Amino acid sequence: MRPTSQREGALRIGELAVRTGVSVRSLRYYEEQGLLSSTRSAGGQRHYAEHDVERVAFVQRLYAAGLSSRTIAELLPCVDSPSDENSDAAMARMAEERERLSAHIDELLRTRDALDDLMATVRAYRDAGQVAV
Amino acid sequence: MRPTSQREGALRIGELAVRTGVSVRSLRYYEEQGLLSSTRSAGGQRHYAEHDVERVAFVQRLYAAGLSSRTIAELLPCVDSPSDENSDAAMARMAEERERLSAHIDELLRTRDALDDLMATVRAYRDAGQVAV
DNA sequence: CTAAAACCTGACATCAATGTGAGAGGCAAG
DNA sequence: CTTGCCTCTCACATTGATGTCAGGTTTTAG
Repeated sequence: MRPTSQREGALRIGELAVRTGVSVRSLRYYEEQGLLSSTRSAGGQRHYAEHDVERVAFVQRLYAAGLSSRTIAELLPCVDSPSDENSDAAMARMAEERERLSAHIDELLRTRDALDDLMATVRAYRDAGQVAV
Repeated sequence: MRPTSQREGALRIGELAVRTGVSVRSLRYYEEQGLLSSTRSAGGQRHYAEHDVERVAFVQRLYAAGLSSRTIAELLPCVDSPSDENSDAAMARMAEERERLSAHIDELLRTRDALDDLMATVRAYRDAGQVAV
């Protein structure tokens, strides 16, 4: 079934939302933030291309990594045209974010270890019976 | 002897804030959320013990790992008294959060890889000269 | 004793992504 | 043309941790 009579591969916002698991509201927000672009129908409705599914997934990934819209917006031009002159600034930014991300990962690993220790302690108490302290 | 002064090792909220790098406002918030307790002076001012420095650090660590106040509040009793009967529920909660945390770490690792790929791509373009695509 | 510094409570502000709802218009099918 | 669904813009609400301010009290230093 092709619900569209549009050009090949053109997606309406609702379809893109379903395909990416991101709300329609958020897709519009991404556009407002310059993270996603669309063409418009004569009537003003947004049309997306197939590859935007991938782009939205990437944006979501960066969001999940704690990057802000602003930061993501700085990196994306680099994804679109890696040879662009903007890439110097974007590279610096990316290196910076990579560092931040690594540090965060390390912190999370330490936290997981702390949780493991805590769970081990609780298990030890429990398995030893509720006797002596 | 100063009969009216604080007990040995008692910290005022400002001191605890400095020692932990957490704002006074946040320390009060932690107390409101049941993550931190204090004794009060006759005049109503909060006093903390040395070990609260450690506790605040732990709470911060969990916050940084994305746990909510509510979740942290469920885990802490377990830290305080590991043999408590609450520990069954807390253990389940902890296991759950550990899983969530692991999944998140994996996601972040994949994101870091994606950033690395992106940076490599940009470098490749750059090092190859600005040849037309 | 006095004044400064720290603290108290309570309330409102902030940020960022997203939810939600109103009112209006686009678009395909019968 | 009409109907029903999808979409449009605008605008306000939400959440959670924290900032900030106001007006008053406590503690400490001099």
